[in-house]
Amino acid sequence: MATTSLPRTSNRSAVLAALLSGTEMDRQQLISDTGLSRATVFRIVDDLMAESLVREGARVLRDGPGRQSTSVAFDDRSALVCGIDLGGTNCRVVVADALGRAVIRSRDATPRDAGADELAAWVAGRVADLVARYGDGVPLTTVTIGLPGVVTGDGRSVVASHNLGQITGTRFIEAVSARFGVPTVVGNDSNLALLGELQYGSLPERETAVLLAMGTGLGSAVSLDGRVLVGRTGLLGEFGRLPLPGRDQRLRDLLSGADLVAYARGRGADVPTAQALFAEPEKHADLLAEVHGALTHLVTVVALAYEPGTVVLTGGFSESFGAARLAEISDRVAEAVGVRSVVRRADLGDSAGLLGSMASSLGRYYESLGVSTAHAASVAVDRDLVVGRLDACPTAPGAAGHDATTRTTHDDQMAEG
Amino acid sequence: MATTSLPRTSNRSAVLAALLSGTEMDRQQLISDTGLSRATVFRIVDDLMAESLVREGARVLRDGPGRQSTSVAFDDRSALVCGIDLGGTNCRVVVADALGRAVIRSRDATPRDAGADELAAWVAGRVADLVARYGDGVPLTTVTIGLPGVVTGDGRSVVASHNLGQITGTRFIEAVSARFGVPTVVGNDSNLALLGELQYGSLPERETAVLLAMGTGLGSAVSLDGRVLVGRTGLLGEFGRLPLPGRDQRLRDLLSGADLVAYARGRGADVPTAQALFAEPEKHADLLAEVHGALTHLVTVVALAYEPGTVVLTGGFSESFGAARLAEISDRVAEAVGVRSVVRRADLGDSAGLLGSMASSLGRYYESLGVSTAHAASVAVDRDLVVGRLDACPTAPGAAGHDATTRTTHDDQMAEG
DNA sequence: ACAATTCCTCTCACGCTGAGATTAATTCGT
DNA sequence: ACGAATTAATCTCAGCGTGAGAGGAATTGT
Repeated sequence: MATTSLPRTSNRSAVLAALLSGTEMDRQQLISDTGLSRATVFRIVDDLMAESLVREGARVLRDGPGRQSTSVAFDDRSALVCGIDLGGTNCRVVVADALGRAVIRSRDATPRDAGADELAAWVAGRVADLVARYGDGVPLTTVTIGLPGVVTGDGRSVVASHNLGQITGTRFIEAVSARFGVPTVVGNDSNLALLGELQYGSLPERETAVLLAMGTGLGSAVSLDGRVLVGRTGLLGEFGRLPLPGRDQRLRDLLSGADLVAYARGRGADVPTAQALFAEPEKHADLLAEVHGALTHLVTVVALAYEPGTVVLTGGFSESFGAARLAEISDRVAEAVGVRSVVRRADLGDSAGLLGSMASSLGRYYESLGVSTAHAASVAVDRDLVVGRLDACPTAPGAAGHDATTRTTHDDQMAEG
Repeated sequence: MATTSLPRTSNRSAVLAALLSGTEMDRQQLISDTGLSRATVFRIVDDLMAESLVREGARVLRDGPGRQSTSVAFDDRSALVCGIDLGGTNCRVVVADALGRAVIRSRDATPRDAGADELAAWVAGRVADLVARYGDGVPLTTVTIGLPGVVTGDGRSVVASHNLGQITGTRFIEAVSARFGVPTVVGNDSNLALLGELQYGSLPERETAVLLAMGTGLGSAVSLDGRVLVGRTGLLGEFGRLPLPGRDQRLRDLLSGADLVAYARGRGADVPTAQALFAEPEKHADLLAEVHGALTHLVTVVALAYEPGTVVLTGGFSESFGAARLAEISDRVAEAVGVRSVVRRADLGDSAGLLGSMASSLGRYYESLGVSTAHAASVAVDRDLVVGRLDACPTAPGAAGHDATTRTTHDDQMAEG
């Protein structure tokens, strides 16, 4: 019901969105950015300062005569948000300030043998510890967890997980939400990786894009017009399950690390890892042709299904495809079905999922402040700054209580998707 | 810019949306429906009456004591809208009042030999004639044309058409828009058919749905959350182009009327039409198994791509699949990939495209009145009434000037998609 | 005819916005 | 050092739209 206060909240949202870029601004600049009147902007900024969401910035010197304006800035100490990438091998955590600038991050071996409750307690405890030690008293407001499994559209249940069985069902999600005590959302890791690429990678935010997560499994994520699609049961985009007509195989039998090794053995090529196949291209020419054909077919399917501007590949298995090979696939798809999509590797590498989880948390925090989705979409984030801060921010020492001995970076990459 | 007048337009939109159901209403009912105050509702209704968008209705008798309320109703004579289904064989037109109730419809043989300009002039002239003769002086406001071809996302160009070559490019669209002189939009006929099914069929409006248009060609349309997807170049969902891995065929070679006949001949089955294959299932068992396999694969692809609640089939070719067969396909897909979608024939038959075009025109007319999309989605339309009126409304005599001799209903069905 | 009931019209206060006037701070010129 | 010029911040006020209530108008029952 459109009450009188509707413009107020909308204007507040516009001012907040302008400030969320993180840059210290003039009130004058807010006036011209939002198109609102002086009086309105001053009132809203006063309100925001009273809520201590906005603080006075250092004075910006202007060379002409006249009174100097006192600049204002969004208070990055108003809240902390948390993004988690819970993989089958490693669990990565980032805690960031209200502007998405990483404060602390960690990387621990996932306690894969733990049950649902135990795992939930471990994750929540780890984050609580990080916040307590490095959060400087700023409260944690929102948490997002990327999971290697099929998450239903309502985010209440995990349908299947190929390498972390204890998270299936509702128990883990309920337990971890209860432990955190702040709004906690779980999502599919591929979907969150795509969100990360959209927010902090070089993907145009409004362009249709598809992410193919090629690790031990094969997952994918789709964004249309800036929104990441989520099906009812979360199976949307699970093209790994697609049977190939005329043969007794699914797409993932050829395009996921785990299954390809098994298939290669069946064909007489006894290799330890999928990468080993690509290391000797002449020796395994037939097999590799099949793999390339399967990837071409997968790209063809997503090209027709979504007509994406870009298809990005992540995950350890995707490293086996060079840029030239991907360009060739793009050409073949364009020739076959008329849809031209750029096919390339993702920008953010294995940090995409972590950054996507953080972006999701950040988005929900902004929403809780009253930023409308329309305004949120127009927030100009400094991508390089955020990504750089993630790389540069301190890494917390390993978790106590659980042995985090075997940390193989390589395995973790393969566990994506 | 959120100005002060924002609530005004929003409230006006809410009142209009409540009235657009077409039922005569009390002002009191408007108050409770919209949640607005008495004064506001009265003012808005006064405004709408001054614009003659709303008229006084017949008095509704209430049995108790007290003053009788004068009911109001949206004025169905405020405007006419037009929906056109321009097929390769037939061209159907419906002119409807502002509530979507058909006033007049026509069905003529499409002048397939006409050039772009000539065809545009013919279509526009036909509609102008209908409006002049049966429109009772009510002005035509919006036109939507469904075309059997790939229409780009901006609606400015036709990329390809398998049975109406002269509409390709921008010339036809520009010519027809200029001739009409009112806002004219063109769209892919499959997309508009899905819109028709969503608005006036039994598809839940917010549920994800896929329409497979199986006629001479093979097209499809997808709606997510009530919105029909349109790709940049309009190739989104053109799964007919999907190559089948391991064989030198595309999906449409097996699933479109025209191509299946050619394929059957190549396999030694010399049949005149695709239907003839299905008439003798034992004789063509192998071929039919291939066709069923292809359809199963197509449903599998769309099931994974969009996770639809329902997959509806339209077009002459779809008649060859019985309900039992479709249920079996649904089962096989659910078993293979875990996505359960209802697979069935469409409700509206070959009128879906026409109704979808009309719905599109109607929607744009409502938008021009200031009904926000949020409110438009909640308009309760009486589906049976609208569909019934289309069937019952008078049909104009055939077009003069062009020979409309051969009107084979069957051919037209095959031309869908 | 009169009360009771219900619908409609009128008036007014509230909240928010935007425009202008006023005050405060700062630079430049003399 | 002091005032003119310039720019930022504050103050005041009218306009707009809404919602709430008071009063008038129409209709039914006794």
